[in-house]
This record gives sequence, C-alpha cells and structure tokens, in this order.
Amino acid sequence: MKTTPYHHGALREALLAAAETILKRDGLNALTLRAAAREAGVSHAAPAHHFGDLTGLLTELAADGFQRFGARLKAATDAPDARRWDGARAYVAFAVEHPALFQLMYRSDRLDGSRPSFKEARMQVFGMLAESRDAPATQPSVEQLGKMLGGWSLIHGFTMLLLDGRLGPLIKLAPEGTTTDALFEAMLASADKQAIGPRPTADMA
Amino acid sequence: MKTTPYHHGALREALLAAAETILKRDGLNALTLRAAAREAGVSHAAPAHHFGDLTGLLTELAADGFQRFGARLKAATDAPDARRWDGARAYVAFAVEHPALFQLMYRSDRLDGSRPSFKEARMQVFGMLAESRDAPATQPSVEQLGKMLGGWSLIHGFTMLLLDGRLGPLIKLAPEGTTTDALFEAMLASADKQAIGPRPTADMA
DNA sequence: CAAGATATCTAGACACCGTCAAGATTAAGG
DNA sequence: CCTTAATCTTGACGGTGTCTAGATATCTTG
Repeated sequence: MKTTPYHHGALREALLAAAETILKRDGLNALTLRAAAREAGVSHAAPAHHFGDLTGLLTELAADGFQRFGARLKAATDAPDARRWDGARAYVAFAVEHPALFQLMYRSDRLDGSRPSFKEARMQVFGMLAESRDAPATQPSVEQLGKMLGGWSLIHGFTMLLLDGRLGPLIKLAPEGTTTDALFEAMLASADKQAIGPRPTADMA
Repeated sequence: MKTTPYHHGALREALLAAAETILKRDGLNALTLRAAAREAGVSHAAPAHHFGDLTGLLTELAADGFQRFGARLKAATDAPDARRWDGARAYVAFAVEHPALFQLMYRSDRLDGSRPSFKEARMQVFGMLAESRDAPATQPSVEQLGKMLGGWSLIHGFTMLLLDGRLGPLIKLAPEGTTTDALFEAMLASADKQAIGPRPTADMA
C-alpha cells in the first residue's frame, strides 16, 4: 500500500464523515460534492459513484442523522428515572448539538424521500413518537392523534424557531438573563396547565 | 418608447415579481439571479444593481412576504367575529397558499437578517404575536412568555411539518378520509383541554 | 492460477451559477 | 447644454453538478 492507493476501501463512509465535517464547519451551503471529495482526498467525481448525485449524499447523511436521533430519543424515554417531557428535552438537545444536520433532516427540497435508508430511519423515529403517547398504535382516534400531533408540533416548532435564531426578540422581552432553556421549560409548564379564567377572544400563535 | 428601452423604469419591482413567479413555479432551488433576470427580460447582471447579491434578492422577497403575512394575521385577529385560534388558522393558511415563500421566510441561512426592510417587516409580525396573547408588552413574566411561546411553537411546528410533507405517516394512521385540516383542528382542541387523569410517565413529542 | 468481468476511481468536458470590472446608454441637475 | 450620476449590458473568472471515457484494482469463475 502506497501513499494513496487507487481504491480507497471505505470511501463511502469516508465521504459521509467528510460531509458531516463540512456541514458542521461551513454549513449546508458549503457542502458540495466537490468539497466532500476534496475533504476526503479523492477526485471530484468519486462521490457520484457512491451516492449518485448531491441529493443522494445529503439524503444518506440525513438518514444517518435520523438513526442517531432515534437512538437519542429512545435512550431518553427508556431511562428508568425519565421525567415527563424528557423525550422532548432530548429532541431539542440533539438539534442544538447538531443544528445543521437537524435542519437538513427536515429540508425535503434537498432530500430524496424515496431512498430506503432514509425512509426506514425516519419511520423508526416516527414510530417512537407514536408509541410514546398514550394513543394506541392501531386505530387511534382523531382526538388522540390531535393530542400527539400537538406534542410533536410544540417541540418541533420550538426547535425550528430556536435553530433559525427567531427567539431573539422574545429573549429581549424577557427579564434580563433569561435563557432559551428557561423559556423552553416555561413553555412545557404552560402546556401542562389548563388556561384558568376567561379566555381572551383573540388568542393566536 | 421602443420594444425594449435601455432603462426599464421599474426593474426592481419587476425582478421581485419575476422572482416570486419562479419561486412558485420551480421552487427555491431554481430561484437564481440569472433566472430572475431571464424572467424579467434583462441581462444577467442587472439584478446585482438593485439587490447587491442573491441573498439580497431573497431577503427582499422574504421581507415582502412578512408584510403580507402580517396583514393577513391582522385581518384575521381584528375581524369582529374572530374566533379563538383564528390567528393560528390564518398563520397556516398563508403558509399553505405560499409554501415556498413561507419556507424562505424562515430560512436564515439564505437571508440577510440585518437588512432594514426585512428586520422591520419581521418585527411587525412579531409585535402582533406578542400583543395578541394576554401577556403585557412591557415586562412580561417568564410564565407569560412561556405560554406565548407555546402558542407560537405549536402553530409554527405544525406548519413546518405540514409544508415539509412530514404528516403523511400520521394521516395513514388516522381513520380513512381524515384531512390535515381535521388533524389541525383536533390539535387545537387538545391544546384547549387539560390532560385529565394520571399522566403517562414518558410523554414526549 | 489466470483471465475475463466487474467495481472503483480519475480526468476531462459542458452548461450553469454568482460575482466582478469595464463600457454603453439614459436620466437628472446645474 | 453639458456634466454627473444612475441604470443596464457585455465579457470574464472561478466554482458547481453531472456526464463520458478511460485507468486501475478486486472479484469471479472456468
């Protein structure tokens, strides 16, 4: 084996690792097929043989992300001392630790939803989501689905707003020193409490 | 005035209109400076004189979107017969009618958040958000902010999941013929009700 | 074991993209 | 009227995805 053998041996994994490095370091806009090839030290056209096109590479990366995401959620909800909302906290924590990856995972216009690896990883996470609620997995009612969707939307919406930097004005409105974490916990607490007293007529999001 | 005068007269507006046409027709990935120039019938470098770069064009488009979004929300919440959650319904309705534009509005990596027009339009919408809740505009408590954030996150999360096509598995789980609209209404209903009975130990989103 | 088949990777080309510089054309103002 | 500024065009450069052809290594199989 010389310095750079013609055949890499594990180029597929190396390219995925290189892609994630670029994603973390330079963002999604800088993650190109050629950049991944450079990072891995191969020719510019090499990635096409393993992923087809750029969408393929991004989709495999997202699929890998969903697998790790699912493992993280499972660990949080299966823990013996798991508190209420610990799954939600794990949801946000993963997104904060891998912001660019998480955003990619929810960017359908850059992904190929028909890829088996992606479909499988995504459905596994969705399954955990459905199971963790008290809604039965078979023939749930619309009411039960609405409740489950409410939990998912609440957490996902917070995550997206946080990653996109949209909570700045809210923080500025809050008492000095308030963190996004404190706001998140306050949000969870308010979701557990019923609105007491007269409802405001125009109550929106 | 001949067929194509050297000076367009209102190229800035024409380019914005062309950009939105492309956004609706071909999606964000196809919205390039050169494509907008082609659609408007001018040379490929013309847009740079009005928007600086591609980020500038996208940001102005997003700013325009936030202005219309704000008007739509205001109309919904100010209506004399406005029901609870009508602001939320308008939020989702606007996103469904302009999916690509809405997604662009929440894609910070493609926008320049420091552009005055964008900042202003965005803050105007945020102001409506903050006012519509019972939280006072001055010195709200963390609890009040948490409640307001909960409403925003709930609606925004649902919208993002819907636009990204992530509700498919949920629909498949639901009784046949269930629409996303029905799920949305069920979600709103569940947000109004307190969870009765014993809480599940692992309750996540 | 050897040789043909196959998988893997390289090199080159093409059209498209954003962006910059230089020049042509028109409008505005003193 | 003539200067100045704004507007738009033309041409160029490097970067990108993707296609083709060819080089190299591994695998299979007779």
